Amino acid sequence: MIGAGVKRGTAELAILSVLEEGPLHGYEMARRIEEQTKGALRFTLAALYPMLYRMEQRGWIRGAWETSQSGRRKRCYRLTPAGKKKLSPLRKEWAELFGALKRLTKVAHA
Amino acid sequence: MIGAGVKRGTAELAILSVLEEGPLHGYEMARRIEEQTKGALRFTLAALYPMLYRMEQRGWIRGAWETSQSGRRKRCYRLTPAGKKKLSPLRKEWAELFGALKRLTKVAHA
DNA sequence: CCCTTACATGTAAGATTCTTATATATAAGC
DNA sequence: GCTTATATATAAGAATCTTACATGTAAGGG
Repeated sequence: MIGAGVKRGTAELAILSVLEEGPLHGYEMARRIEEQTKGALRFTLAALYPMLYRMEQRGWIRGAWETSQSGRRKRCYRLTPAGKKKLSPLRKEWAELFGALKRLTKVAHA
Repeated sequence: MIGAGVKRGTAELAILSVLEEGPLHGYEMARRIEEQTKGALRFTLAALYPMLYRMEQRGWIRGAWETSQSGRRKRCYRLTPAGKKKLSPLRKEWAELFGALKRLTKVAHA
């Protein structure tokens, strides 16, 4: 798994990205991120929940309590228009970082 | 320029990478990193100096005071064997992060 | 000679984001 | 009844960034 120092700052992009495909609750987000990156990128729930709270404060996502027929409560998040608008420049910034590090060091592009 | 949240954690890799080419002092490292990434990656010296200190504590780099003929003192850092050994897995970790984010989102590979 | 810019290093206060540990509670399967 | 999976949350602490402050030398122009 990718270490803490390296993956620092990726949670925001990861969350916005999985939410782009549709509304999700925190626990499921963590599962999808791990699954879609084949286990390379993994967030503990203790890191994820405060992050979701902060992103909601910033207006990028909006959470709503839902109770499934089984009786379990979930906080279902969806992208806000501001969140959608944020995703594109954020992706661009990450792409620029990749390019910069490639020029600086010899990081392979997978 | 790439924002603080995104570039977080890159200083370590950047420093080890520029030092791989030869010994350097802090001020010059900052200049080279900015130059080699065409201004995309930029570190303030206030971020760089404490980082150099921490990396020296960890045994990855070793600094030595030098006084140039002009009379200016510089702290010249060079990679230690441990620092050289650290570089390879660190690069691999960053490459894995790139791969993971590419799968997760639609970050272009520059 | 003075002033500004470039060189060169550092410290301090504060924000953000991660870690591990702890806590609670329901549902499903054995 | 017990364990595992689902689901959310908080707390203490570490690491890395930010801006602002602080110091001093060297070189070049006016």
